[in-house]
Amino acid sequence: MSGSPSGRRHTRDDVSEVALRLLDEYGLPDLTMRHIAAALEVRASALYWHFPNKQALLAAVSARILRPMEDVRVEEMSVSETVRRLGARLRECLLAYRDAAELVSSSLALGLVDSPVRPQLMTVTRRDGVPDSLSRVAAEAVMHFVVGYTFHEQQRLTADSFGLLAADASSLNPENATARPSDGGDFEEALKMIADGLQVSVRQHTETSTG
Amino acid sequence: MSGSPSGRRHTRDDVSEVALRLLDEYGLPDLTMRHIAAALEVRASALYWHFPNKQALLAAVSARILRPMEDVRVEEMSVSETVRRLGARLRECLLAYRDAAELVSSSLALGLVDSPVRPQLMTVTRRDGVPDSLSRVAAEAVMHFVVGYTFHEQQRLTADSFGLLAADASSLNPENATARPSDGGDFEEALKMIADGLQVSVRQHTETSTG
DNA sequence: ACCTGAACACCGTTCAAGT
DNA sequence: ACCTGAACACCGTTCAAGT
Repeated sequence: MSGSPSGRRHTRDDVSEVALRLLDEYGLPDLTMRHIAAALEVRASALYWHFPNKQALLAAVSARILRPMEDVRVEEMSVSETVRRLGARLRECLLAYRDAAELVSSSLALGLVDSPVRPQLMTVTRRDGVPDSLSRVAAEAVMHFVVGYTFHEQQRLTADSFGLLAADASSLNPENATARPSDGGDFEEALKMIADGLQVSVRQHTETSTG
Repeated sequence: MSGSPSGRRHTRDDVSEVALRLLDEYGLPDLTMRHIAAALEVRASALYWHFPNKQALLAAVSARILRPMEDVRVEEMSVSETVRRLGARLRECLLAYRDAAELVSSSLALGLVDSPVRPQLMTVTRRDGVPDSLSRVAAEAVMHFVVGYTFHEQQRLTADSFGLLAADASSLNPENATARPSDGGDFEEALKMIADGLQVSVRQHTETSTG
């Protein structure tokens, strides 16, 4: 089936690409070194030539998931719009692959991947004269909120797909139909709150420096 | 040493209490069913009489970690103060035990523990006539930000305690001393942003309803 | 009601040795 | 440079059986 004879060698990029495919297909609990190796037609121990340990491999997968963040063109945006667009794009990146939010959450916490929000937000805030300290804080708030929110959301999605609450939850309490739309409206409302909060901080900062 | 003869039986509460002690002492990776059982002088299989699986046991430990949230008395606070106090208290709860933020993060995402922010925030927002939809969104923003931020923070703390970057990081780049104070000032600034954002949303809401 | 014993089907990681 | 083979020291979970 595959184009190359069985004796092929692999690169770090091959490994993380195949790992991402497996993540999406079988989920994080089944993303084991042995399974990744098997998909590459190799033994698990071979992976340790490319990566020092599993966490490093998973960090490479996380970086792959976050790659589309770089395509967001923020040059013409206001600060508030940038916050909302980067947050929305981050959520899209995480929803694009099964269990991606959980994986990225841990890579970020371990400090093995860079902030997917900070650099682009900073170009805009610097352009507008917003102090770096404020934009760094806002970038953290956006990142942690989006990753946590989407982690929870993604968990509910796969729980629903296993039919774990389809029947009784909606019959016992009809409110649930409206109580858990989770169509992204709440998400965008929260992003707007953080963006508005940043604006307030900026105003307060310029007031104290001027007056 | 212990007061009772060796034939003692256990309850769910005993189990989660001992598990929390082990978490704090040895960390999440070593919090295995076998280690918990050993600390209770019992076999791992015995734990499955008390809990259906490990995630359920960990959820009980998470609930224990979050218990001090109930002691926050919000009755006399403004909405903004409530957001900041609940956020700060949540961070304290998570920093009180090793790896607690990581553990609680996953229990929350799996939906196995209730929001540690929502109920108390809602009593205050309802008192002030803030619509439930806004306060629910704010509660989510606060919760996800605090858990994510503290997860990252706690990971750095234990990394530092293992001396993983003490030497070269500060010598190569002296800015790092100021770049990572992480003394909580950034944290409180971010909480204030979310609180301010909520205030803005409330004002916008009442304007549209009135005018 | 609460636990043991033993097994099942796995893990991540190391390392000498191969090509 | 890249991988195999084999081992080490573990996992979570199930279930018949004990008391």
